[in-house]
Amino acid sequence: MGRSPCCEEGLKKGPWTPEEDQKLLAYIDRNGHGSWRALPAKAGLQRCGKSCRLRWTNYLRPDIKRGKFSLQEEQTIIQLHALLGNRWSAIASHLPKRTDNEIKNFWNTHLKKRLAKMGIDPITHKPSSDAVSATGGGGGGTTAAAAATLSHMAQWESARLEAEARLARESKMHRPSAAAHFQSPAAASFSTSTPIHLQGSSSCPLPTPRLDLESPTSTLTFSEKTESIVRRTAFSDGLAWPGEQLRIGSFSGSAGAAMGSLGDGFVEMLLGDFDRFPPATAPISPAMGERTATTTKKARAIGPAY
DNA sequence: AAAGAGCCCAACCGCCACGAT
DNA sequence: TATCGTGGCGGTTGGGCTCTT
Repeated sequence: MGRSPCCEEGLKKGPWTPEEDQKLLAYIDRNGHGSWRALPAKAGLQRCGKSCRLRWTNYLRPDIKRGKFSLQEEQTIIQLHALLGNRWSAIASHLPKRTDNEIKNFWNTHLKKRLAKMGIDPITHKPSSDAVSATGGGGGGTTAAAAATLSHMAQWESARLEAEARLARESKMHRPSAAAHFQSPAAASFSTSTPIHLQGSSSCPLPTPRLDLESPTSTLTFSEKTESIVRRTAFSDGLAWPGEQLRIGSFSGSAGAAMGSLGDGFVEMLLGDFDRFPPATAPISPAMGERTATTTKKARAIGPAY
């Protein structure tokens, strides 16, 4: 019943030699990587395909930035970890040129310890001593509010990832590149301090999101009618919570407004017209453009992180 | 200088999702 | 519908390096 081993017996394991790296690089440079399973033999490597893929994605790929993480990167990782938990690939998709493995290592060896030292639980991102004192006096209220905000953001982000996956699926039928444009303004807010203003079109495709609309890049704000439709759709689709204030319009890129931006951005995405996020009106970090459909694959399977 | 402890990170492992058949 | 092959993900390991005693 057991699984067949992914690698044949007798294949080399352990650290890669410069010669092996060279072979792999040269092969991919010439032929690209079609089937990883078949690649080792063609490239003349005594490795399994999985090992080759790992070596390429985590080390040899030309678009990898190595070296120390910047302060901004550190902050981004912490913020995204608070949102997403240990979803390293999702976190990596927001950090240009960093691999999930690198981020995971950095978190485990540096950030986790640093947060713990600061008295912050690296799992919940709440102060360790504040676990049961949310209603206590002093600064407890502020902390509890921050924790609630974080939890709320996590729910939004999880829902967003789910919708992203769904839309990515649909986009395959209509416009294959659409998923690449599907970006969260909230996530963008982590990497930019520029205010972001969403703009809506009055010709919203409802109730089902459609990706094949050729609507003009309108600068109209949401009309009341549009807003009511959006609210209805969001709630009926289970993507907003009963009683939740659903703000529609604009938001700033500050961290404090991130929750609102998630809501706004998400609802905007429900409408499914990605072309209404031109760079000029919704600045998006370079990393955001690198989100892949596969990133969303796992996200769909994972429920809310909190 | 030597030994042990701790740290770092590349690589491995097992599982899962998805597409093809 | 079931099965298989493949790629991707997160958790974990272990060898080498650095620091401390």
